[in-house]
Amino acid sequence: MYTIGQVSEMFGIPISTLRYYDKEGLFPGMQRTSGIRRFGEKELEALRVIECLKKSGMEIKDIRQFMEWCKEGRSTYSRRKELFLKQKVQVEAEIGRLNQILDMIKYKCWYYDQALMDGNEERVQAMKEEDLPEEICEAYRNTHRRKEDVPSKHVCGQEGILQAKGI
Amino acid sequence: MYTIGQVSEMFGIPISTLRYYDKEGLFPGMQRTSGIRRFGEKELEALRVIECLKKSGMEIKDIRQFMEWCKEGRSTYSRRKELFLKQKVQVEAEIGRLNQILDMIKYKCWYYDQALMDGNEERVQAMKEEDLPEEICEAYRNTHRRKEDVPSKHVCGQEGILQAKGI
DNA sequence: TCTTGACCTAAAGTCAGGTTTAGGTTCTAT
DNA sequence: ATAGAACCTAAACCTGACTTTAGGTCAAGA
Repeated sequence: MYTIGQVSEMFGIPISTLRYYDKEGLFPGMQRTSGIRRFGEKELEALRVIECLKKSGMEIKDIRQFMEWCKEGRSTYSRRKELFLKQKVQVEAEIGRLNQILDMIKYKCWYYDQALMDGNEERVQAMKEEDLPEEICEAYRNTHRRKEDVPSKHVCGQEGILQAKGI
Repeated sequence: MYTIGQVSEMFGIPISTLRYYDKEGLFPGMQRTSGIRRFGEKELEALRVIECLKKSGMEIKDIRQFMEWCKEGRSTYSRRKELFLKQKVQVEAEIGRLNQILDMIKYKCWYYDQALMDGNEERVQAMKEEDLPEEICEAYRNTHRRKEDVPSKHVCGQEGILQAKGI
């Protein structure tokens, strides 16, 4: 059994946050001795799960729901599993989005490399999409096409598609 | 040139948010005709960058700084590139963290699969770390070890390391 | 001309997720 | 037994990122 201060140390979470979680019902049934919270293995695992679900994008009130299911016992196993499956999809989608973000960042890094080499943005701005290096072109396409756009027609005949000056 | 309503449609961003971004200085030098905002290619690209930097974890005030650098011209190319390089590191780290989250989720899915099969958590709770299936064991280790823990000693002699009941 | 829809501003409101404050209690070592 | 560290609560406060509200302007079609 640990005190709130020990748990705060172990997890690197402020004491105030642990008390806040408790107040929000994230440790249902936590024991106390003369008013002082006692964190056992159950609460430590709950905390790991809280951190996991929080980072997976879940809100506190939904985490509380989960903790309540845990208290209810066997009858909620499948609901709990469904919840984790749902979060799995969410996190995988988020990773996908972050990889797109990475594409934009790679394009921008390349863009400023070019601008630094040239001393200005003129050449790189005037480049057509098909003249971009393979990898950069792919990253560019991934981040500069609206959903409704058709693969190439819309940009084909243009003189320079990187028209936005100075960004 | 587009109106705020058209841009809102194109990007799926509420009008109020676009006005808020403008008020926060995220479109420095945007044109207006008799008070009405005119979004050009520059602003559209700015908006793509805003979405990118926001999702990469950057705050509005830092995005404004970037936009100001853009206005300053050539002298800030290297600062702008450094910024994207920094965000690249951040996003890669975030993807790493999400993959750990995914490990925890995989472990929990497996855990509830077992509980559902057995009708209770007893067997799965009593399992030692080394008895977990390869893949699950790896996921478990990734999410249940504090930084200061030594690889195995601390858990070796224990009777059941999955002691937390009902989570 | 008049109405209607799309635009404008400033200021207040909202929300999640904490953090801080003020005042009090409990544990531990001397 | 007493000081100081670590704990407790309730309630107010904070932050970032919007959103809503209230009141007004502008442009195009009937």
